[in-house]
Amino acid sequence: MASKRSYWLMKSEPEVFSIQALRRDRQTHWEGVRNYQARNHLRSMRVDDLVLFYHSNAEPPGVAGVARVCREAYPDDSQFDAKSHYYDAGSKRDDPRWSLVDVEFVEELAQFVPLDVLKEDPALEGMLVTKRGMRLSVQPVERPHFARVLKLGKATTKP
DNA sequence: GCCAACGTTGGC
DNA sequence: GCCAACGTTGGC
Repeated sequence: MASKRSYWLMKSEPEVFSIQALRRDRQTHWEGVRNYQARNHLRSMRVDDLVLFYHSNAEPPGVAGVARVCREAYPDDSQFDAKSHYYDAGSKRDDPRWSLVDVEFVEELAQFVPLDVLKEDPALEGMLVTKRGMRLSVQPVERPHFARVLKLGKATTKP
């Protein structure tokens, strides 16, 4: 049976956590997602799904690398930590509102792919991240789009 | 630093 | 349940 791998894009501000930081740490808890749509995407992720690691609020913004889901969704502890920036007083221990996944480093793209390039590429027409006003921090990516971005980035990863 | 887009909150 | 006010995201 063929694997049913899915593809995603996750945004991170490189000043906060970059692809280089992920390489250094090898893997990370992707905490702090506080948007229901993004959370639902996190909960749909399966081990071995591939992720485009996108640098937002960067100069320029764009896809910097590839990561892989290595642990499926579980409760994000920071929602219960009153001292955390991500604290949510409305979330119950026995029914956690927010989830996270763990992702591991796969590669940094040989060629960073800026948002401008994504927008201008006809092969990427319809890709969510290229749409104006698209703020969702966790997005599904279609396999052909994913493969195209890997190619633009001269990646060694296979989709 | 600006501001468009869009999600959330809360008064009614 | 509507919607104005407000806060955040994130490109520019």
